[in-house]
Amino acid sequence: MSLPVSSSYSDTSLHEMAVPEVRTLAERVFHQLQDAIVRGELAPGSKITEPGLSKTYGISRGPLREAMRRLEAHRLIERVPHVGARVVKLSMKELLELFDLREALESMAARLAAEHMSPEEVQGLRDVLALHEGQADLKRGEAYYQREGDLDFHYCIVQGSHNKMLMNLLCDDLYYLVRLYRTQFSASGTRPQRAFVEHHRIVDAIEAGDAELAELLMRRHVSASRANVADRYAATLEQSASKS
Amino acid sequence: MSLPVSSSYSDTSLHEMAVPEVRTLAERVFHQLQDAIVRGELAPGSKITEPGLSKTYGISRGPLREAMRRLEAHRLIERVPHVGARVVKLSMKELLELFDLREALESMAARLAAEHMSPEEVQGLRDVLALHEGQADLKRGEAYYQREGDLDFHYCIVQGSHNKMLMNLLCDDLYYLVRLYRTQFSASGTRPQRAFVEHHRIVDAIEAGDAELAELLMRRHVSASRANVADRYAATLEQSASKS
DNA sequence: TCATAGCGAATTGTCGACAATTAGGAACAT
DNA sequence: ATGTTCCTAATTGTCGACAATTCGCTATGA
Repeated sequence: MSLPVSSSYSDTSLHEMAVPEVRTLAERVFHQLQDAIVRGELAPGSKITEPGLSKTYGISRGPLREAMRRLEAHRLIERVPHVGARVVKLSMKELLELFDLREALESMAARLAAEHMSPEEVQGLRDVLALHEGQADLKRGEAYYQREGDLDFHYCIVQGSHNKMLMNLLCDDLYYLVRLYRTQFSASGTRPQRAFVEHHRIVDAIEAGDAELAELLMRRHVSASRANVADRYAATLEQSASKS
Repeated sequence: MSLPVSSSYSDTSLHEMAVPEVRTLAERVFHQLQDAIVRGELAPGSKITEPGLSKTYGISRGPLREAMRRLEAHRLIERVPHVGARVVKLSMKELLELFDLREALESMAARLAAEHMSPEEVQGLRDVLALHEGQADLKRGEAYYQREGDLDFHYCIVQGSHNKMLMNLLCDDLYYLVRLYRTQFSASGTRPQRAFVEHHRIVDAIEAGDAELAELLMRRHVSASRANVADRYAATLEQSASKS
């Protein structure tokens, strides 16, 4: 049962923007594996072997190992010398730590965005917001789209910070980890609606060039998102406890 | 002229703590290259070729390429497919961006450290401070040691945050980049003395469990360090301008 | 029955060789 | 003299084979 080797980059979301031109096998497999992990096709914690992947992707182990090294550096897989590799599996503690990082970095991004974004970029941001609200109206309750849309929004703001280092850190490293767990503990209840409101407030602050306010609102926004995840996790624990 | 292959990890600073057990060639070469780059033996911007390194380190290109992939992921080298790799060379803009990242992340680390550090850890922090003050007394003016000591201090605080994600980010990724440029624009004038005072104030806040103050002081501390670098750079520009 | 030692299959680590691509220079035409 | 084209050498990308290590199973013994 070999996975299709042909490039299948037709993600349902639009934030697979500018698929980096893939000029080498190792690079292509890297992106394929990254996608497979983020989509959950390779379950967190599952072991992956080199001969196995080598066969499924139809390449030799050389480029594959390089792709895996890159995945390891991006913390999507974990390796133990002479033993093997498995897809990373974040504990709830680590997932919440990840949100803390986002809070620090994205609030900074919002501040910088308020200082540096051009009117055209702000307009683009509003377009993204409108687009995802439309989607949310159509598919109310489908948290999946909401989360992808949420990430699109955050993605745009980070880009708007015009800080290359920050963009690398958040977009290339952390966001893939976030996407890994977006389905498991995604927003629910009244959270999506609130998130939309918060998004608009943030854009307002950015458009007004109010860096301090943008920073504060983004910090709250991420913090609230974190709290939502924590709550849902606590609810899960409670449920499993009452069952036993 | 081949570099010594035997493990030469006798850094003058003590923050090469717990040299990770190297069980594979690729891993060893990765650390060797990382050290060579950070120490400046491989100059920023210089091109590095696979056959060249393969010869100097006495290994085949397989493990070498994996080591280079890891260096690329850690942003210590930059690669262009089918062309080659060169040691990263940060522009001043990027270096200042790096300081902005540190400001956001390390102020967060200080806050968490104030909340989570044990009395023993705080004592260890004070020991590090005392040690480097003694060194600074002996070698007054030698900014090199001061900077390494400064990083030791920051390293300890990040560890004290007990946030694994944050530790990975700062210690495994960003600090190597910081060390790359520690000599070029290191602190000077009255800055080292001020830095010492700031360090003590930060530890005081951490010991008192005053998270808010620790965060604020660390933010100022990194910000002042950034300003110092910017000033020195501006001075450099001015000097070269007056010459011509 | 349980613990242990050892064996074997599978996986990872390393290597050298070959193919593909690029950079630079030489030759030629204008 | 200048620009273009082609060719060669060097470097990077890929592959298959071999060596080293690990893990699970089996047989043996108490």
